[in-house]
Amino acid sequence: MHIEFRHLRTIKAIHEYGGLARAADQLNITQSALSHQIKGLEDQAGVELFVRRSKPMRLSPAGQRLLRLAEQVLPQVEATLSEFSSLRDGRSGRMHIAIECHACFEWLFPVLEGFRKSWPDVDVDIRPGLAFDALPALQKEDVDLVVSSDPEELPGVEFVELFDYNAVFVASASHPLASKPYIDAEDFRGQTLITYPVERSRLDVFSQLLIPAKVEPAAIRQVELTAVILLLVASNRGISVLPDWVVREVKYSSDYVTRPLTETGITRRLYAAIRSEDMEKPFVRELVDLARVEARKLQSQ
Amino acid sequence: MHIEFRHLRTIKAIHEYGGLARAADQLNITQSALSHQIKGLEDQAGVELFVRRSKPMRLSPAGQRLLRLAEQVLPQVEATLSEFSSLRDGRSGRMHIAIECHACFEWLFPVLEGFRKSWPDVDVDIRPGLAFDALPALQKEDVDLVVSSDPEELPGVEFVELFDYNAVFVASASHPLASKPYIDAEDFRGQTLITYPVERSRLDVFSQLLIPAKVEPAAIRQVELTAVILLLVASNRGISVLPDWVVREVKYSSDYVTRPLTETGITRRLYAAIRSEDMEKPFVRELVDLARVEARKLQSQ
DNA sequence: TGAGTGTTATGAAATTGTTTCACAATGGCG
DNA sequence: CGCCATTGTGAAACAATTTCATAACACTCA
Repeated sequence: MHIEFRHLRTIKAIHEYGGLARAADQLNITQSALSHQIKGLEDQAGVELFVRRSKPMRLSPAGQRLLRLAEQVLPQVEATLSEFSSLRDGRSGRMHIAIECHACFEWLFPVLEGFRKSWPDVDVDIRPGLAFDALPALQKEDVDLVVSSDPEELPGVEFVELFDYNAVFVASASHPLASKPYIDAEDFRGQTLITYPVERSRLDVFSQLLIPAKVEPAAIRQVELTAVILLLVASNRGISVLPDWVVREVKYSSDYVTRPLTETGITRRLYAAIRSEDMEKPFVRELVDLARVEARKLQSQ
Repeated sequence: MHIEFRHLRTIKAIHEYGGLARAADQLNITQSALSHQIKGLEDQAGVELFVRRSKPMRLSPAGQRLLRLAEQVLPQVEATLSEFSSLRDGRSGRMHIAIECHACFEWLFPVLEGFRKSWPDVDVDIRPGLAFDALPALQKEDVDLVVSSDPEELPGVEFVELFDYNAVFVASASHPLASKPYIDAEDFRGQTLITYPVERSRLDVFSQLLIPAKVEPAAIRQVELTAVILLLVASNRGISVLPDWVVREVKYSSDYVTRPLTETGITRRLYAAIRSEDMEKPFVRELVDLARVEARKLQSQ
């Protein structure tokens, strides 16, 4: 036999209610059961837990030590169990997010700030570095939400529409292309294109414009941070294509020009990929709602 | 079913050894048993503890919470168990001491100081206030040792001889009785006697001298602290009778005189009353030995 | 894609552990 | 001493855990 929580509860009750008989009542068990239980425990621990010289039996020093253990440990168990119950009823949970699109930090951060206020018990995190294998990670429950603009048919995964955005051309105000009303694929020839450091197929400029038109820019420079991209563009070290919610920030600055790509513009749609089972969780729905609101805010600035 | 330590050990092993099968080996149990165990636990907790999408199954968020509990709680249990084993093999234990004789603090404190060094895991305490019912308290295991000078025949209790001492008369050097070579009962007539605040039968002066001689002092003043008794005696507010180990301290001071009681002196013996079952415990024997050594030291000063 | 391997799940039977029942033993108290 | 309240004990009943045998599943590699 091993020491078990049952024993701790018993010790505690015997101490609390002063005696086996009363403790037995409290625990909805017979006095005999407790007697056997304690005997077993004393055999296994090899120490006397109770002083039996006096009649309502009392804790021995060893018994008091065990009581101390009980009083340390039982509340910890209670705490865990109550976290489970808040997990069950959807008040707490995990919301680890993978973002495929590099610029999504811009709107995601404010969304998460708001989210944390409404759902303080949900463990929120952004997991960068998963950009590549995000959807498998979603299926394996390594993450709980993937922000993506390429929906796929996957079993157990649903793509919820978040919002539409435009891929927008950005250049320095003094750039030759600044005079054109809109930008075509051919305009990229001979230019230095600044992009996020991800593979071409994940970049809107390439997948939507340059690859179909078979145009190759003169050079590509990969930069991690949006702010740095804009800096380089302003100082005429290259041109770039960014989502409109990023571009709004610089639209009214006289340093930059922004132009639509092609005469009609290139519009894309962003999705939240979520495991079907998570779809009904209230905090998941709220995160999606918050994202939409935030996007609208950014785009109407 | 309830959550039990077994489950915590299981969770921990599965996490540690990466998978049910390996954990089962470690715990000397079949993989099937663990599978059943976890199922039961998940049913009862109402949450999924593991992610089964991938093959060696991994902890879900709830499972990680449970693992955290396991890692908090299991070491606490270990600690308790190891205290039990040191209790079993006699390295630790409890040594709560009741002293009937009020002046015994004087030699007991240094004894306990030494004792703590040799037996750091023994819980030592002096319980004053039990002076009256000390022996019943010993039988009920409320205390573990009683210092007493009145041995009785009690079942399960043994009286171990500690050392002999003399009850010694103390007065101010300027006191009229200071001129006598020894003090008799009759000398107390008309005097103010300063004693500890306990009943007469527990005071050597009364039980050994004044009661048999049917002598009543003019007044009795009860004082708690030995140092205060000596102070009062020095300033001629009364006379007192104290054990020799206390008196040695003032013997060579010109403020006091000390004299034997009666021509032959009154010698008494101090005992340690101990429950028979505790007699063989090594730290009990050592405490008795230390007490004897300390007494010898005090008396040969 | 399918065979092979390693892993987890499941149901029934066996085993082990716990509780109950009935009553014995013991201590406390008048 | 005798009564009442309390704890202890052994056998039987009951409940749980574990095992066994085998199915189902997921990953790997050809």
